[in-house]
Amino acid sequence: MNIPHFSTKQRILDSAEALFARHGFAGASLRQVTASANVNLAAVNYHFGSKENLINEVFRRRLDSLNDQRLRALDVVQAQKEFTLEDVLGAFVRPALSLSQDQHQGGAGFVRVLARAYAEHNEQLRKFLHDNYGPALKQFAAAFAKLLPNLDKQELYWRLDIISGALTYAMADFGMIKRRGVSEQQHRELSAEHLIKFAAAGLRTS
Amino acid sequence: MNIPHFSTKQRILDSAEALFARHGFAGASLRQVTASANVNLAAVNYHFGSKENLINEVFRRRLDSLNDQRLRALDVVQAQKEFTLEDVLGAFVRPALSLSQDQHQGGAGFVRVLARAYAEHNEQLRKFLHDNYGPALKQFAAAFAKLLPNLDKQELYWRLDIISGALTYAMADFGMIKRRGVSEQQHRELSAEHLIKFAAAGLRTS
DNA sequence: CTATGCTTCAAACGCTCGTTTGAGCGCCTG
DNA sequence: CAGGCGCTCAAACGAGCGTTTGAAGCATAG
Repeated sequence: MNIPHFSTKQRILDSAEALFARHGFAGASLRQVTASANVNLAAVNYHFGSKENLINEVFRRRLDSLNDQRLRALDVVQAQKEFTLEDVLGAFVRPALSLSQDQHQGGAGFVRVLARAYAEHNEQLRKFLHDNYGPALKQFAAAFAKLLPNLDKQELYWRLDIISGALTYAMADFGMIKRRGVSEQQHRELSAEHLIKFAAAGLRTS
Repeated sequence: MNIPHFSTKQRILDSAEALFARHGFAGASLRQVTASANVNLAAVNYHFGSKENLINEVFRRRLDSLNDQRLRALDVVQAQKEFTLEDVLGAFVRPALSLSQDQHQGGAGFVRVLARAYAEHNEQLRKFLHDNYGPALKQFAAAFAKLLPNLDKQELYWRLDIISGALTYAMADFGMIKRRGVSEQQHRELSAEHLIKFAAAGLRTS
């Protein structure tokens, strides 16, 4: 299963991501991680210094590119002479969902790690996420504000907050309702569609 | 801080709830719990048998009454000769949010534990939650279906799923956006208002 | 007063955790 | 070929984990 030509560092990151998603940061041990990655236990502390640093690197690897993609998508939208709420929402939602269905590069597990990060109250981790995720959110808030000039700014933040939460949960597929006859891929595509429609309606409500 | 006239069992449950909320189920140790509750370490295994059983009891204590309140509120709504989407949503949302602002009985911490339960992938815990939480959700789904006869059932489940995620998220106040000049209480009240409005708009979208 | 049964206690059990160590490996450079 | 360097390895460290134990406390019932 593990292709040996990938570097030790990368194999550790991949295994850590998958195990953090399944068992949480406290619940997944370095022994599990290194066993799954087929590397020596000491390799984690050699390459990352500590478990906490490993956790941060798991986030940095994905969040950097997610933020880039989101902001690039937002730029494309804003370059049009006219654009809708759905366009901006799409720029926010689709990169995240495409990451989540990127089986080849293993991004699928990361969205679950992300959802877990929301639940974990670890202040240090929350600061890390705020630093990486907050600035992008601010740009989106500005774009939404332009499209909804009559919406109070506090109110807008409220609604964006709710959307972020809904998106995170939908991405991680934490729903308790069983779905039949729908593939994982179709599931993701429908997710984007429904989330955008739902969020747009909620944002437009006066 | 700890009032000694409460029973050992109750003090353990209270402390466990608070610490599980802050540090997670794996992250909070029984030594932390018993120290915070001012009871002997062995008391947990004496009264609850195991840590896992303690976790289950933390949930049962709150979920039973939450389900009762939700279903009673739904009955009240359905007893009216006419009722709206907002009424049904209110029956679902308000008991949860009122639990979350019930400072006196300590329910405030439980909503964070609940959000954590979504994030934890523990199958045994998820089964427990499904058994306690699922049946109530089904009754609500039926009520929604009656109000939205043209909405495909699969589509309805999709949207309810999104709402549950958003609600959980909002309740636990996991948002990264700082709010100024708003008290915790006002925060909660606005939460219900916004969630209901938002969800109703999303559900009505065709 | 003694005996019974529930509760609490300090101490220890075996185990797993994150981290550290120092020897040893392979590979490039001089 | 010798030396240095990046990396991997098995082994051990102390600490903390959940759980178990058996004695001690302490009410109530006989």
